[in-house]
This record gives sequence, C-alpha cells and structure tokens, in this order.
Amino acid sequence: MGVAFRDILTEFRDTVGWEALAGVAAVDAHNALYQFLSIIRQPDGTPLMDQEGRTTSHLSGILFRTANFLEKGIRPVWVFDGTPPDFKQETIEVRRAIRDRAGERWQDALERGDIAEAYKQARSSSRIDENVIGTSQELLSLLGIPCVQAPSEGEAQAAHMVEKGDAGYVVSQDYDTLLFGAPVLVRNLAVSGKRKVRGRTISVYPERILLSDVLKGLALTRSDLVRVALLVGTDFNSGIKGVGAKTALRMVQRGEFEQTMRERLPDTEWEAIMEFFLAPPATDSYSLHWNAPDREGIIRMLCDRFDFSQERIQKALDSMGAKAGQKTLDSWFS
DNA sequence: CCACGAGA
DNA sequence: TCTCGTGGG
Repeated sequence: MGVAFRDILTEFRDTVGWEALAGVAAVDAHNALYQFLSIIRQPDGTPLMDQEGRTTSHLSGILFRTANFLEKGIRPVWVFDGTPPDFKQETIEVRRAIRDRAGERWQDALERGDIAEAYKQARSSSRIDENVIGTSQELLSLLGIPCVQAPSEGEAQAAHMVEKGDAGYVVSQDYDTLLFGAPVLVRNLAVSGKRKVRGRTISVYPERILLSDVLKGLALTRSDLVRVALLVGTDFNSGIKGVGAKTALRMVQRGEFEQTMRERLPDTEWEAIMEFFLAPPATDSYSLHWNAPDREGIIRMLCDRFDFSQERIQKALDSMGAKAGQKTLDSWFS
C-alpha cells in the first residue's frame, strides 16, 4: 500500500517539533482510518466494539487524535476519497482478496491459539466500509472539524489544497501524495512518539518531507519521480519484480524509463497513470471552517450509541475546550 | 492509536 | 518524573 519510496527518501526526511506544525493540516482520511482500524486492537486482533459488536476503533482514534491536534495548534481538515479511476480496479480487487484471506487466517490463528499471528492477520483484514466513513464524518462534524470530499483520490485533493495554500501540509504515512504534487508531507504525526516494531518499542518523531528537497536532491523533475514510482509500482500498477526504489531511480536518471517499461511491463498503460499523477482530479469547492465541539452531540453519539465511557469523553472534550478558550472562540474556530 | 495507573 | 503495561469499546 503506497509507493515504496522509503529507500530513496531517507536523507530528505527531517524530524520536526510539534510547534513547527501549528496551522492547517490536510489529513489523508483513508490513511488515518486504516491506521486506526488496523492498530487499535486487542492483542488477539479484536477491535474496539460496542455492545452490539460494531467496530469503534476509528471513533476512538479520531477523538483523541483531534483533541491532541487542537491542543497543539493544528487545525485538521479531513480529506475523503471519491471515485477511484478505472485503472485502480485491479488493485482494489487484489486488496479485497488479501483482506478476505487475512480474515480467514485470523480465525484460523485464533483457533490454534496463535495470538501474535491472529493480531497480524486481523490488522491486514481491516476494511474501511461505508459505515466507517459515515460514522467518522459524523463524529468529525460534531467535533467541528471540516471534511472535504475529493472527486477522486483523497491524496490528490489534499496535495491540491496544500499547493493552493489552504493547508500547510498533508498528513499521511504514504508517500503517494508527493507524486500528486504535495509540496509538504508530514508523517508519524502521532502523539505517543512510540511504536512497537517486532516486540521492541522505538521512538518515532514527526517527520517532514519537502517535495522541492526531494526533486532537487535526486535531480529529478516531478514527472521523473512519477516514472520512478511506475517502475516500483503504484496504487495503479504493479511494478517490476525485484526492482526497488534505488534501482528504479538509477534507471530513470539514466534515461532508461521508456525502454524498461516496454521490456518489463509491456501491458502497463503508463501514460494514463502518469497523466493522472501529474494532473489529478481535484476540486476547489470546499469551505474550511472550524467550529467549537458540540459536547452534547458527541456524548450522545459516543456514549449513548457506542458505549464509550462518559468520564473519558468528558476529559477529552475538556482538553479541547481549554485550548479553544485561550484564543477566544472566534479567532480559533473561524 | 491514546489514556491512565502502577511501579521504579 | 518517567517508563511500561494494559484497557479502552
């Protein structure tokens, strides 16, 4: 999921403090929701659920993440996916198959009592359905956070909003938004600063990537960067087996892109994908307004409907209210 | 993921 | 005061 650019971007990732991130952040909703759904689980893989068995992991994630963002002076706008381009269909089907298989393996692992495997498979089985989208938007609306509906890919819309200056940066774990032209990408925007990797916990800091640094540092145009992506594989095409980011970069720098595509990926109609990355559908019809959280509405939704603890929710709401009060509601929630 | 309490 | 483990729904 997402273009595998990590190996060529290491030197362009600078860690930044939270204070440098105050301002408007365009959140890649699909990426954030997937993160919440896959990670907010019990050790055996069971997600948070209400008494009726409806998943609530994403609601927990949204609430506390939003509280933290507002506390740190970050005003999020969530950008949701629209209709994917036709050439994404194959990827979508492959992912569905992987997800379904993971669901089966999760059950198998549970029956065997293999908890670690169960957790791993459960994560991969995460699915962002209409219900997740709907309840997420409902909660964000109650929190006073604006949502933008992308005509096509959310990452493209988020990139567009940063290019326009309506947001300072895109928040996503994936690098794809750079391909869509996002001038600034921020990753690892999680509060805890810790992550479990194979049992060990390591510290992670927010990291910022400037597209201009990447292009300058690698001596590439944005089209070239997309060419590298096409060789390693994107959401819209599978790349060349055995070719990673470093090899692909070398190929592009040597001007071997078209020949390599012709020889190794003859069935990929890359011109259309390239055009999509360079000039993706995006809309200007959105309005960004942040409102004070609707405390009672949030409690009705989370506590009355989804069985959240009233005490916990009150505390989270208090932390948001405190910050809002400091700057006066009008200037902050404009 | 995040919050919170226990224990150092 | 900080780290770590656990529960959250």
